[in-house]
Amino acid sequence: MKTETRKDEIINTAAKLFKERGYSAVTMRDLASAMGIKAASLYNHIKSKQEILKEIIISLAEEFTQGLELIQQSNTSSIEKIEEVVKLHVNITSQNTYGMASLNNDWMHLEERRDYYLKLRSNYEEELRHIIAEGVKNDEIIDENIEIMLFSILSTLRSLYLWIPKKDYLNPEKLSQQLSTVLVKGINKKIN
Amino acid sequence: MKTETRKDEIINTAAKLFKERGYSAVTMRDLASAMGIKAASLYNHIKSKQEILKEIIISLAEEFTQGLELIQQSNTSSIEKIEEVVKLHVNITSQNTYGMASLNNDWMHLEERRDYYLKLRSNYEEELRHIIAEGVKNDEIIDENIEIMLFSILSTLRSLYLWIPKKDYLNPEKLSQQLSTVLVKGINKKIN
DNA sequence: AAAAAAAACTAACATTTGTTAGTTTGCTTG
DNA sequence: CAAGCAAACTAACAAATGTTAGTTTTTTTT
Repeated sequence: MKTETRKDEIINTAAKLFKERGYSAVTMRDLASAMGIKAASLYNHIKSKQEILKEIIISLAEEFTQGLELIQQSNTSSIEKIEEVVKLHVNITSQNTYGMASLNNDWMHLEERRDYYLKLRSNYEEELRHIIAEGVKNDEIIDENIEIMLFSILSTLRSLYLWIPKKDYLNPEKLSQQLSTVLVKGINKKIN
Repeated sequence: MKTETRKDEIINTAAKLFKERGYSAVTMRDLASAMGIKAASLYNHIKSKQEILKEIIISLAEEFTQGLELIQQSNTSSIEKIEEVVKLHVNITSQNTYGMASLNNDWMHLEERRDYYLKLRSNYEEELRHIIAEGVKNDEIIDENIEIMLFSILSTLRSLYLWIPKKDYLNPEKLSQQLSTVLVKGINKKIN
């Protein structure tokens, strides 16, 4: 665990501001002021405003990709894989709620890396779609519209960054478990 | 159904651009150019950039508030109320996908009306929370963490603006119905 | 203590931004 | 045809923006 560089501090502070106001609304002077320095001083550590955004988003996107690959390799049922995906999102989001806001809302302001990000994202969706489709085939998952199931799960997981900060009394374990229950079993009380 | 004024055209075009890039990244010159006119000409129709955002967001927020009020007055079960809420979101979002992006992502750039918006939103959440809590009390809804159920449903509904444009082959009726199924019953195949 | 490296500073730049003032154009209506 | 109005235009503004150049201060290493 090596100590945080000045560049990391800048990136973390930026992520916080980007979450509150969005990338475009945060100026380099805002960021500098939040760091207690002048705008020009930021450039001793970073190349451009653009680079900050890239660092925030791409590292997170790659973390998700890598996490999902591991889950895919495991030899488990579809439902269990989905539960692992829930854990993956809860864990990454818990550790970086600020960055997740940029990932969700500011990716369009990536320049050179925009296409790379979009590719990672569509691959991710495709893999998750495949997990669900397998579950349907194996009779683990209901034979409803796959796109809707995918959409519902992903929307919930992608919004975690908004809710986790509000209720940090729930630890990631418990949150993952309860979230899986709701996503997988729904909310209705089955009357047998 | 009276015909769209020039101001409405500007607001609709703005909403489209705001969805793509976010409020702060869209300049009055961008907007003018999308309308085929010069930036200064916009000011014959609108008071400020700010006013455009306000019109987009507040009208939608009030539509949701009003819609939920009607649902609350109806004398139906909690699950049925939730199904009606799903319909409400699907219908409003289908009619204004662009505006929904601003509602979700650009509300923080509202100035005078920011607090009013936040109040509408928290009231909305509170009413929905109450519907769920009633359902739990009546044994319609499982006795799980209410915040998590609320969060899961709302996240999905609030993300609809991202998905509806991608699959407009589903009409609002069908989409609402299938979405309700997934949200209420979950995705797992119950083995009785 | 000297040297090297890291991190801050001041000053300035070229653009871009939202907006205003004043004017012109083209349609509609009396 | 004249008057009135809606909607466009040109020109300009002050402020804000990302970034660079060059310099000074502070911290770390030798």
